[in-house]
Amino acid sequence: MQLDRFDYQILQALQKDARMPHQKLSQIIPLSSSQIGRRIQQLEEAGVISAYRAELQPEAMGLGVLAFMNVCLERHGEKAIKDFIQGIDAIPEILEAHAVTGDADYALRVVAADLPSLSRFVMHKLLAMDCVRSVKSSVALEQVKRFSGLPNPAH
Amino acid sequence: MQLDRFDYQILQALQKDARMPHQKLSQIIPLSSSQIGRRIQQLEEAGVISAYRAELQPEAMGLGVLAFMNVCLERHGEKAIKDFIQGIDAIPEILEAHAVTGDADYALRVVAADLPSLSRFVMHKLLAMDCVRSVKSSVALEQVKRFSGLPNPAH
DNA sequence: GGTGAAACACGCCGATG
DNA sequence: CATCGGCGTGTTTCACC
Repeated sequence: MQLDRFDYQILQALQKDARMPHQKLSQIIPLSSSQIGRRIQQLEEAGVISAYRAELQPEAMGLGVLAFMNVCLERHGEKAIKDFIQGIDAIPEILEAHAVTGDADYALRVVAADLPSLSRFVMHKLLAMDCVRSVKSSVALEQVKRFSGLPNPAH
Repeated sequence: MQLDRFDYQILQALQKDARMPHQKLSQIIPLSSSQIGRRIQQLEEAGVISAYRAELQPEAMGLGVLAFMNVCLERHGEKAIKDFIQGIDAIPEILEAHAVTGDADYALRVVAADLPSLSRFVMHKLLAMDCVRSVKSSVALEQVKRFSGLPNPAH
């Protein structure tokens, strides 16, 4: 699907506020509200917009600690990798996981209630998986830039 | 604000689908739709729900590369830190940034159209800041677990 | 917790280039 | 023929009772 600059404007706006009505969008973007609605529907069908989500403040949910973890596996066979992925899928504290280049095999984004919880998490959940060789953690001290949407690459 | 298990259920549902109507929520959660609406409003006012956002697929927007970067600063004075934060705020490819414990000073989440773009980004934008000493990048090869909401800590 | 009015989304249709 | 803007209907939200 080829996106034009109106599509990008719509996407930028919906990334900031998914509840913005089509009529308000049509005041910012030189398109009728019908057209806005039609575009959004196409963007949804094409998978450009994959979901609408409520963004929560972790602190308000009692999740005071955010950490990034670099994991190395013990072995790199099909089986070990499948086990690892199944393992992390089942752990809700792991928000996302990526296979990465560099020293580690996987990069994890993890939340926990506090540092003791995080420690327990590493010891009893991560290192308890026998496919995991090592874990190196970085705890977030302060978020200095907050996610507010993907950039428009046409710059 | 103290959250009960109904609040958590509402939050879990809205993290997965922010467009779910109150009436449909009331079929899952044993609360009337009026009550659901009232709870949501309180959660918004308390800042537990901080935004409703459209989630986009980076690939569909022409952003094929995701990378994690560990940045060390040259100096650690007030001025250098302020300059750095202002710098990263102005760079849209940097999705978020955290001050972290460990070897690096800051952890960055970065997107780019492709590897050449990412390389240009590091050379001409990150290392061009004179407060930056070093940058160590990990490129995401494959996302093995996708973010789908914060966990319920009451487990 | 239920009910009403207002706002909203979305499909239909004629008009236009 | 594809695309656009306006209208009407069903749905959702929100304030009041």
